[in-house]
Amino acid sequence: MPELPDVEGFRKTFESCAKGRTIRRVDVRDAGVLHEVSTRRLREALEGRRATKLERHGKWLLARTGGPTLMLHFGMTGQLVCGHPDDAAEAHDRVLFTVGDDRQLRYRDQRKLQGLWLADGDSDVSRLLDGQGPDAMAVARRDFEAALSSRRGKVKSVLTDQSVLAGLGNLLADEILWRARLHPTRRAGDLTEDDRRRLYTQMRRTLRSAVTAGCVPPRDSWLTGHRDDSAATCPRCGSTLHRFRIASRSTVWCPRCQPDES
DNA sequence: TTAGATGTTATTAA
DNA sequence: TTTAATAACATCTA
Repeated sequence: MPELPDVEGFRKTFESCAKGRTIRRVDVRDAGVLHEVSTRRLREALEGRRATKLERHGKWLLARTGGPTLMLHFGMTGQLVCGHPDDAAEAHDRVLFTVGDDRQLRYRDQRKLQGLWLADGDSDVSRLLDGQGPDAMAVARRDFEAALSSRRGKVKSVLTDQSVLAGLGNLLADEILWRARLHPTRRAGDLTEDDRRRLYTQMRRTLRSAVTAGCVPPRDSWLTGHRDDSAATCPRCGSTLHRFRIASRSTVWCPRCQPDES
C-alpha cells in the first residue's frame, strides 16, 4: 500500500496522535521489524521523550525527538494507527508506543519487509537517506526534468527509482503516465520537452489529490480503479487496458491514450 | 499448489 | 557505467 500519499497520511497520524506528548512506554511485540537497534536500546532511547517534529522524505517517515530520530519505512504492508492502550492488539501490531495518558500509536505490518530504525544524529539520518533522490512532492520542475533527461531506462522504471525521485511506487507511476499519455516503456531520455513538462504537471496533480485522499484512491475515473479487473477498459476512452510486467512489476496502460512511439 | 501483491536491496548478466 | 532481470525478504490471498 504505502507510497508517498500513504506515508504522508501516516505522518499526519503520528502528528495528531503523538506529537508533543511523552512516550511513556515502548512495547516491541516483534523485534523482527527493528533494524540496527535492539528492543532495549529503542526503549531506553525513546521512553520519556516526545516527538517534536514529523518529517517525510519519499516513503520514509522521520520522528525527531531533540535527541535520536525514529525512522520508519512501511514496505508494502506497513501502516501506522492511533488507538487506545486498552484496544486489543492485532496480530500484526509489531511495536506499540503508549503516548500521554490515553493514546497508543501502533506500527502494524503484515509482511515485515521494512520497519524501524533509530538514528543517533543528523549524520546517521543522512546515512539512512543516502541515495534517495529529491522528494516527488517537493522537487522543482527543472530538477525533475534534468533527472529524467539524463536517464536512458524506461520511464516507468525511472519514475519508481527512489534514487532518481523519492516517493512514487508502482500504482502512482502507472497513474501518472496514463494521465500524461506516455507509454511506460518510452525511454526517459527520449522524452520531448513537452512530454517532460506534461509528466511533471500530472505528477503534481496526481500527488496533490492522492495526498488529500491519504492514499492512491481506487476511483472509477482513475486508472487505479481498474487495475485489478483483467477485462477493464480505459476510463477515458474505453479501450481495453493492456498489462505487462516492467522491471518485474505489474504495469497497466491504455494502448490508445498511451501509444508506443519508441 | 502456485502465483502474485503497492516495498527495497543484493546479485548477476548484458 | 548503466540498465535490466531475478531472487530474497515474510505473509497472505485468489
